[in-house]
Amino acid sequence: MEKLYDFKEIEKKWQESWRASRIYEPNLDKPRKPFYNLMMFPYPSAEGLHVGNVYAFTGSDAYGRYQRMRGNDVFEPIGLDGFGIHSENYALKIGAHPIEQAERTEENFYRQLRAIGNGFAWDARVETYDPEYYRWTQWLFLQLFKRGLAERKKAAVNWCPSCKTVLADEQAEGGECERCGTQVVKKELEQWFFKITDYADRLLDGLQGIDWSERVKIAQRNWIGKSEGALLEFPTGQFSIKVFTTRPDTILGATYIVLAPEHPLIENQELRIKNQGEIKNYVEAAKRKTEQERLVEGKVKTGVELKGITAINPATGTEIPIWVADYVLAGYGTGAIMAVPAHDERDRAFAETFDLPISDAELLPAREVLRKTHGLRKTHYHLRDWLISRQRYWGPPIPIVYCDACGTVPVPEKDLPIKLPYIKDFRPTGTNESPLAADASFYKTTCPRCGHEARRETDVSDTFLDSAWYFLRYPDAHNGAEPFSKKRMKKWLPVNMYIGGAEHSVLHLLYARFITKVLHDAGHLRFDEPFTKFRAHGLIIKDGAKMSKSKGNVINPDEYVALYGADALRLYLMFLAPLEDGGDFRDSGMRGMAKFLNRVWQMFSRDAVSGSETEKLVHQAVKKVSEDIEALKFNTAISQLMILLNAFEKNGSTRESRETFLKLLAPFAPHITEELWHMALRNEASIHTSAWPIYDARLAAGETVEIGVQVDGKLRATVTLAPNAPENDARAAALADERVRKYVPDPSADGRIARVIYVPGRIINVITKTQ
RNA sequence: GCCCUCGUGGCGGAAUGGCAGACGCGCCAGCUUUAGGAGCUGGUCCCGAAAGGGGUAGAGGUUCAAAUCCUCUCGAGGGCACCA
Repeated sequence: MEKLYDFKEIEKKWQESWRASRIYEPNLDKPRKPFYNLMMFPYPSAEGLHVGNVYAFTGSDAYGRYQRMRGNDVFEPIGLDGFGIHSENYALKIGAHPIEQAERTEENFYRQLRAIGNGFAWDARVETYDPEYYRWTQWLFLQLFKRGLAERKKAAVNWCPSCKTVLADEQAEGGECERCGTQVVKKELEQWFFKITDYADRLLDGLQGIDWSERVKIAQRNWIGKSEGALLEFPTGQFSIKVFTTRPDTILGATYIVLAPEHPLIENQELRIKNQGEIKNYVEAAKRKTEQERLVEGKVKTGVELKGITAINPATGTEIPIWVADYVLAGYGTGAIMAVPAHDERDRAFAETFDLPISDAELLPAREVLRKTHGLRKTHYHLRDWLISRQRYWGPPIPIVYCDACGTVPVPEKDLPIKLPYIKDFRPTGTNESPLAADASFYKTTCPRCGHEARRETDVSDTFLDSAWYFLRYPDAHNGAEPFSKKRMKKWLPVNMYIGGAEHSVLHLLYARFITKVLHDAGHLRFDEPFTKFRAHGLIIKDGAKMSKSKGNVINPDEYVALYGADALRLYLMFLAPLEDGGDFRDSGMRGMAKFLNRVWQMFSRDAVSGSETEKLVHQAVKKVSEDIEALKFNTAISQLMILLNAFEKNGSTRESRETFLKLLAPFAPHITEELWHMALRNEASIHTSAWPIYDARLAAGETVEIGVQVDGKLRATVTLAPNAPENDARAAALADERVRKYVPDPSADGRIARVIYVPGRIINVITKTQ
């Protein structure tokens, strides 16, 4: 055997061998024990992967490799989410056309993904920009349309002035564009929406039955934002104003009404509002403000009273004034509130600013209020409908045709895909229209219904629609077969383990759950939660800061693969911390891992011994590594392997223990373990399809264990005992120790020892009476 | 403002009621004809010569026993946010 571990040669050799022997391609039709191990596919918004991607993929792969060795048919597909604004923005930045850009990056991303040695099922890969993929994204739109879940409506929507497109609520994080961080502005536009709000309750309830990171569940619950309350009517002369409140019981303290600036009643000419000019000025000023400006102004309340009209508090019969103020939002509830300054901080601040009465009235039971005022119980959600139109080029055209005679007509399914044409000037226009609106050969068409001249929808759909169903595509992706085949869906879905970034808590993960539920209701799927188990991996940071191109601290994995090998990089990343924690990348640690792997290599050039000094340790390692991988605590699994290697170097190792060691290391370092498995241990089949070792609990526990001896809670000595030694033996051993004797000189003396607490295998604590 | 995490050596972290600091990085000393960012051995929480004592952001509490559970304070990170 070679003296030095030549990772370059070995890693290349095995990557090619695995591909040729197809050991990572499960039989999709007849799996014995299917296990769908999914990771979020990368979105190319740069030339290639950064080390954070490699971190997530390696973690997922180590878990998948473990499951495979446990006898599961592991399906670990990969693809690229290269359709959409993220890739298009990158193309714009470097002055390339998205189509050429996609071709070039595809090659590089796949090269890098191969280089890290993951057990990917390459045959099943998908790219979201492939017409054979997005024909089904368009098909999905049609299914929602058919079920009344896709509708075109006018609404105040988020517009990113830099990306020149509208955005969904989820993508305008804190008033900033999710892609570029620019302040979004509100625009009143007619757009396509998916009615995700129809599913609010089911999206909430479904969280109870799935095994997800708790913080992701909480983020989804907060985002859906269910509030239960009541709809109450406050009559004015001619009309009545509906308000939503979660505190109907405070109605006696409602001393005025506030309308949002966008409230339709304000523009109603039949109301005799005396100060119309003043109101108009206020409303227009409020509408001009961005979300950010409204936020920054924060607690300073502004508003104007509607002079000449009043409302009646239906519980007290009192006449109360009506105000318009921008602290009330048009998009929530009814866009109108009953203000209760005695119970609500914001109402109090407003009342104090404008000297309005603050009535500290009694509470009435909600039931009584509803009866008395004829109010209705009502539930409101923070969740808004999913705005899916994008005024961009690089995405699936929305499959709709507008006909003067027939109106809005869906494209027949047989005509899909509506291919995205190559157009030279793909740049966003900023005119509320996609660049496709300038391409007559694209938008001019005939009506599928009446055959007359018609016009295509020129907006494309949100990139998050592409990724909302890709995991459903993988099992049927081979050779462009139709998706959602009953047979394969039943075998492989829902996904057994999904690992991905926490930043998708309310984006991708919410959309994917929604789309799954819709497909379930349409009879295409038997399940309605897509991911049985989800874990969010942590972030890899550099020098305490998130990696970003602007900071110039993005780590390209290529140089580390070249310098130390994929196995060393994998081990280093997995050793940093538990997968869910992430870690700070430092290259000094990489050398340590290369050293560790070299020591593993060297061990096999020494002769195996026949004794088994390390038997207990081997069994302990099997137990610990198995449990730690299940819990995604790869760092402690690897440390256990280091402990074992240290012991092997000190005491020698048997052939059997070396075999076990390699198997335990295989999920983390697939190449070197495969090489040694074949070359040193002379095995024929792959280590990655070998059986995961089992441990003997009795041997792992060992014949003796060292436990601490405390006197009055202070550690004074240690004694070696059988793990299950009876208390009398433990007590005798402890009291025989001379260091213990120092504190308990004559244990037989009457009453010197008040109590002994003994926890077998853990501790013995001698409590003296003087305590 | 509300909700959720989390504070342990020089660093990443381990221990989640039972011997604090596993494992690794870094550092220190030594070995090896070693001028390389190589390899090997030993050491490495603080005070102390030792015996011993102290120590997990801070203060209190529960317990035979607390990094771990409870209360408050301080600090960091994340989610939501004029959401009625």
